[in-house]
Amino acid sequence: MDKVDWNQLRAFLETAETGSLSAAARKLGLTQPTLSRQVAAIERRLGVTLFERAGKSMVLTATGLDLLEHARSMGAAADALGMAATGRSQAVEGIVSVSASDMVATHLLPRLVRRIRQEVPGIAVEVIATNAISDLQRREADIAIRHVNPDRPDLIARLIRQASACFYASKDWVETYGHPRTADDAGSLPFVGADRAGRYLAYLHHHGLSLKEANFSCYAEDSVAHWGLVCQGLGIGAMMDEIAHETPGVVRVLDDVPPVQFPIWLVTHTELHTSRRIRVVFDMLAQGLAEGMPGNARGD
Amino acid sequence: MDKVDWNQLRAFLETAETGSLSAAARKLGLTQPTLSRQVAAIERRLGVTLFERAGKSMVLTATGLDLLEHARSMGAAADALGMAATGRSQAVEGIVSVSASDMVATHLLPRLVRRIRQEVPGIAVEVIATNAISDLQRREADIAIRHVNPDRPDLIARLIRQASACFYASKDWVETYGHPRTADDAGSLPFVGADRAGRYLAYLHHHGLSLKEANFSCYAEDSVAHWGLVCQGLGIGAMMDEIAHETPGVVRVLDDVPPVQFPIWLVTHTELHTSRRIRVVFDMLAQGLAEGMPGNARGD
DNA sequence: ATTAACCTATACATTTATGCATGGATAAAG
DNA sequence: CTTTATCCATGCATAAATGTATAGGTTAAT
Repeated sequence: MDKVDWNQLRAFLETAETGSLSAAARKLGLTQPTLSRQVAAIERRLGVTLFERAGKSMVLTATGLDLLEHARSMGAAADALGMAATGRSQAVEGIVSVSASDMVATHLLPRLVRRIRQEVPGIAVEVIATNAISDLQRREADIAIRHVNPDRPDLIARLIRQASACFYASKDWVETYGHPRTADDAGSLPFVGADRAGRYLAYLHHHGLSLKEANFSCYAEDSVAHWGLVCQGLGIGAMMDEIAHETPGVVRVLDDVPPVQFPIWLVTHTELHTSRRIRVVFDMLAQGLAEGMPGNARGD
Repeated sequence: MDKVDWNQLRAFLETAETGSLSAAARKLGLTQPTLSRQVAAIERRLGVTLFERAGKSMVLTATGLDLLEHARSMGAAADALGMAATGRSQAVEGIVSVSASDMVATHLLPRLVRRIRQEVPGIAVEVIATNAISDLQRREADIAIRHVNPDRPDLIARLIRQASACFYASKDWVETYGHPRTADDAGSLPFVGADRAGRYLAYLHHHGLSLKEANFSCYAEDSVAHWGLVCQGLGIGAMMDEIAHETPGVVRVLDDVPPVQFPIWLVTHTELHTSRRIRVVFDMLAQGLAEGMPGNARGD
């Protein structure tokens, strides 16, 4: 009795988790026909029907759901193995992936990545710009830059410094609407929104700004686009101070609203911290982020 | 960052557990060069050294030992998945592997296998003759015939009946040495041994026979060979009664020594018992083993 | 209806991995 | 010391996997 093909099991796992062969193929770096054949093969091999081909997407059968549990267990073990292996790797060459908010990734990281490349040419840094919090347990990134303390025992988190953010608008905007200084001034002025679900609005309320949806002249979930709209004079927007200072044509408004303080954390997995190359990048990022932007006096 | 190949992880696991590429290749149904390349590939991929090529066999490094733990976890999950899949399979065709002592496999099983083939042609029975107790958890067999109660919660064990064994010798032997009837008579007579470690000797002591190593005229670990030596007149040997009755040219000796009673258990995994084809074989084996040998009045 | 955007399954060419044969090296047995 | 039996690594021909291109089907929106 020959054993099952473990790659086919992985194909089943990804297909079940993503819900489609195409998505699984993208995630595994393979093609959809390959996944189609691998899943068909594992079904023939095991003599069970894992998915119901309902035309649209493939839906798990009861048997598939039962087996998925075990496949997930395999996947978790494989992830842990990969993590431990990377941690053991003492080579100072290879890829290190860094996850950060798109704001940080766009404005802060490039300079640091350039410095890393200069000092350690063997290391290639992969920048993952996402506002979603990457799951370091599942190895979606090697290192993450976050603004909340993850506080999990299997993660190493280092507090770099506190950063501050204020409200800004373009010079054009100020010429048109004047220069509001207090929270009360803001009630009837246009802002640039971040999401239409009201999360950003709640965030502004929390900082003393009594706004309504009507205040938003436009929306941009992506913070780079968001900042671009602010620069184009479409409304007031919040921005990290050191980035705003680097941007020509914007001025601080709502000066009486106290700056928002938020921490910068550098996070990695305990396993990965034993890896030479990841430790190198971790330390260089820590140093570089602590410095703040060039031209900015001090960050903390 | 593309993921690691799960088949290569399996190659690493088997190589580490068996201790050599060749043994792993045999177990996986592959060849040694393939395993050699797969292990080399996973080492390159992970950037670590898993084995120290010490010329003879490959010995795990500290890193390898660390990663082996995770690989074992994957293997356990894969086994559980395979088990659950077989249990879910409702097809009455496929392979069912049955593990039994070589004695049972040689003398009792063939007739039953023949009957199964006649009644359910879609099922192929794989007979695994081993005196080692197969690990049903690790799926070394689907069904095992044992003579001890495994008594584990995840195994299903059905007591078929009690069987008995007595001491026998060939007619030639009796003509030469006479017909011993009591345990005391046996003290100076030749026996056929089973192992040179003294286990079989201790077993005989336990049943009242005060023998020494000098009593053994020859040894055979394999019980079929053992029985063959007895039939050739080389000494006294114990044998299951119903098999002895089928063997021409042997007679019971040491008649005053009470027969050894031992149970026949049929064991399978709870997961597998939900499989149609395994249940079919299980039930037919249970029925067939309960009947005893044809020509033998009753077994229990 | 009809279009567009998904998805999956199959045919064919190509890349990739596997098996076979061989050589070298080591350890145990004669 | 020689022999024998294993075991691992590598070259080469073959078999097996994968990718590309394509057809067919379903859903949702125009």
